[in-house]
Amino acid sequence: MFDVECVAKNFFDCCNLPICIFDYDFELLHSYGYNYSYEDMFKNLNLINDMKNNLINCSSCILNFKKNLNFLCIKSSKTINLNMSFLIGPFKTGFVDTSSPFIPFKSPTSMKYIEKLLMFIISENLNEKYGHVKYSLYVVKSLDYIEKNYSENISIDSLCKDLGINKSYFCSLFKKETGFTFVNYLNKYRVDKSKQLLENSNLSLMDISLEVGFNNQSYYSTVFKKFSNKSPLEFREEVLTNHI
DNA sequence: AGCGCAGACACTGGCAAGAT
DNA sequence: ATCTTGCCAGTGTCTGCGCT
Repeated sequence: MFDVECVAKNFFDCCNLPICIFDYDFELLHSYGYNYSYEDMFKNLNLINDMKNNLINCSSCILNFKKNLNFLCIKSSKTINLNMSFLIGPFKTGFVDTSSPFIPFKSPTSMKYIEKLLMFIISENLNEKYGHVKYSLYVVKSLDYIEKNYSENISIDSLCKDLGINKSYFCSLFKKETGFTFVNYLNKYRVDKSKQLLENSNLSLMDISLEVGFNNQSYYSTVFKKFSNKSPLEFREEVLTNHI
């Protein structure tokens, strides 16, 4: 067991915001900086709507407490007209990523509340980032995943595992909403990134292809030509010519 | 309507060889 | 040394159906 009050005080000292810690059954374990309980308030769905209306002031992150023992931290400066943050946990997580926390809660009810809250925050934040088009949560999360990991090996299998949905369903959903297949979108993203490197660096095509996530330069050239109607080298030469 | 699954097939991506 | 092209095994996508 660990000292909940000690955790609350440490976080309070760090961010100077009042803190509520809830357990996995959504019971208030401790409040620091408050004189009364937020237990009932947090269970009220209106809180989600409050967060929705003040989303721009809301952020979330995973705070590591001990090895594999984490809290979900939701900070807001306007929610219910107070500066405050929530700590929900503890829970175990395999990797530090707010978009895919693995939360082995015992209570299905608390699980749903947290998922709903998390999904809403992530979805709304990312939809804002990707324009006014309203993509589904899965597509939004995959777009964010591409943006963060385009330079790494990305497989649909592992992405779908993280998202918790069927691979076939994800592919059709992605195509329906974006007009691109997942791999096409990813490749186009990588090609666009590589154009910046072709323009602004002297890196070889091999280095650039590895830099943007292609595993080999030959396939990079093929994909580049598909989207640009010219080889990477032709693109670079054209840019250099235009700059003279 | 939203989601999951199986199977067919189109496409990707690694590799090797050739071209510059 | 660097880049392009062709081949083909493995992977991704699509379709159709069923379940909730």
